[in-house]
Amino acid sequence: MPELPEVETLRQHLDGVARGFRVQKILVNKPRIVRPESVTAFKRLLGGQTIHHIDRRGKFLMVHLNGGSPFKPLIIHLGMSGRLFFRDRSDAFQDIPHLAVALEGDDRVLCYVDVRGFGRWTFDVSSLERMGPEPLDPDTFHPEYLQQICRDRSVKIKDLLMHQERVAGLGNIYVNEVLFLSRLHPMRPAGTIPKPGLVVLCQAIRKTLTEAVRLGTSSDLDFEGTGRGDGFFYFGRSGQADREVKERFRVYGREGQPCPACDTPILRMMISQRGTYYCPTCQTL
DNA sequence: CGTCATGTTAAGGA
DNA sequence: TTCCTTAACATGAC
Repeated sequence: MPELPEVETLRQHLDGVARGFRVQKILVNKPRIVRPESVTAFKRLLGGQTIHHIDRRGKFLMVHLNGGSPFKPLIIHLGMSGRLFFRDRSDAFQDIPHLAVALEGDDRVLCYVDVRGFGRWTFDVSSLERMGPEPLDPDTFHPEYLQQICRDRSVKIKDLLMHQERVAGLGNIYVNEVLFLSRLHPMRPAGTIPKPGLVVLCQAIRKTLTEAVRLGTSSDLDFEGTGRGDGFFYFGRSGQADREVKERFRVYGREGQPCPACDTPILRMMISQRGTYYCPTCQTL
């Protein structure tokens, strides 16, 4: 589910309902999620703490705590399939399929469901420390920064933009959208893009992410992935909700459909084992 | 049976 | 050392 817009939408939602939530009891059904910490060590760090507020960095949620021994925030990454939502404590939350972690409070339970188990709950900040700038922060993310990270690099521009140490928060869906708006071929070596192209790229990144956050925060969302909401958090392959979501994308998931700009059929190729969608007329090498 | 899926990262080569 | 590429992780849908 999660690229920067989805995580930011979830953050805004959770921040409004999670403040003051005190962790009374912790259930860890999938120990892999709290790696490399042991389950007992993880519980010792989190037990009894109260959620103060929730921040975001790239695709990571940072759950700031107080009242406990470590003042380090709990860092949550949703991986490919993580979902986070509250349930009433009287509900049978323990029967939820693929429930990986549950934090029981006084009357609510914060449930973390993760089918594939790529997500992570940790107090280790090492992956945050190397993270690139926030693309929506104009002070640190601007055409000159893009110029700096692209210079002398032969890596494909798509791979560079998805690398979290270069830009925080872009993933495989929005990077396709960004490159389409920028008229850049996904395989274009980063170092061959002239300055005007990087100015356009910077604008495209800001526009794509800002638009997606605005859509997310103004919609009735399905945080649990039950299909009852408008499906913004539920990118499956079929179903009404998924089609509604995919209609918002200009090229992602649109192989064979006409380019919104020139009607040429959208192509799909694999780059670094990820599906890549582009218009061969608008995005040339 | 095979392919694909919103992500990260360890390992290896140049 | 830096840069770049690839495979692996785990589960479900089609």
